[in-house]
Amino acid sequence: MGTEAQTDGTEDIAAAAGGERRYRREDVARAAGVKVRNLRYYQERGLLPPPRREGRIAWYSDDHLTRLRLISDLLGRGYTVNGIGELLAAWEHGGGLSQLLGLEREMTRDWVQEEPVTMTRAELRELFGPGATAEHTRRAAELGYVRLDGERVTYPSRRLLEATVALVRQGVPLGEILDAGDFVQVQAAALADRFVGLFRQHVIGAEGLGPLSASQLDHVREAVAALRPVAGEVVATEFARAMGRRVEAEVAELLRTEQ
DNA sequence: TTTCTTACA
DNA sequence: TGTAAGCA
Repeated sequence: MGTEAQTDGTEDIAAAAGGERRYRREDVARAAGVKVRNLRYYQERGLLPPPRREGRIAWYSDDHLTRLRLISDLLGRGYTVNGIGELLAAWEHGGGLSQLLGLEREMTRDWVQEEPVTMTRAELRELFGPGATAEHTRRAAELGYVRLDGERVTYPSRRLLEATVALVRQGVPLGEILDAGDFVQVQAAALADRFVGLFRQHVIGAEGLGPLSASQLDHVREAVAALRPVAGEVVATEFARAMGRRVEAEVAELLRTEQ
């Protein structure tokens, strides 16, 4: 009972002095809505950096708290502990602000610094064969996959061009490839919305959207930069997994019907 | 005694 | 993920 009258463990004095808030093991866990036991588990799995030690007590910071919240949120969304570990590693990798900005430039750059390929419409027809029509070209331009300039056609991305040609040679109709591209663009926009929503909720959320101080603004800017590689990693990972599952199912189906 | 870890179920 | 027992 006497223990009840003691401190709640957070160091408000330190916080008021501009220092970082410190939490005891039990306090971070409660604040983040996870069990103390799992706190340790996340640490073991490398999801959570170790706390600062002071004798036998472990001190956790606000960074630990935010990360814990992220972990438990992601877990709630069905991500595995391993998956989250990879995401966090990716996040960490984008760590320093300069590196983040580097990554940001990388991701913002159209088609990731690829050499454009220019050809005439005639060459284009030859490349894609009889399946390619002017309508296809028009749609591709609409989707931003090519730029049209009179008789000349420019692909900003050689890789994308080669991938498309390969698909066409495999027998996939050009029109459907363009449909897929369209679909991907729409889905990508939805994904981006989703991530920005997450971000707004968890990074900006608590403080609301009042006027931000310079340091808060820095925090937000940094978090936005950090979001990019993480979001990219999530999407890439999930896409790879989904493709793996689909292909596996497809192969299984083929094997089954051939028996 | 409390706080945390180890180890096992 | 719970928990009993050991440790500092």
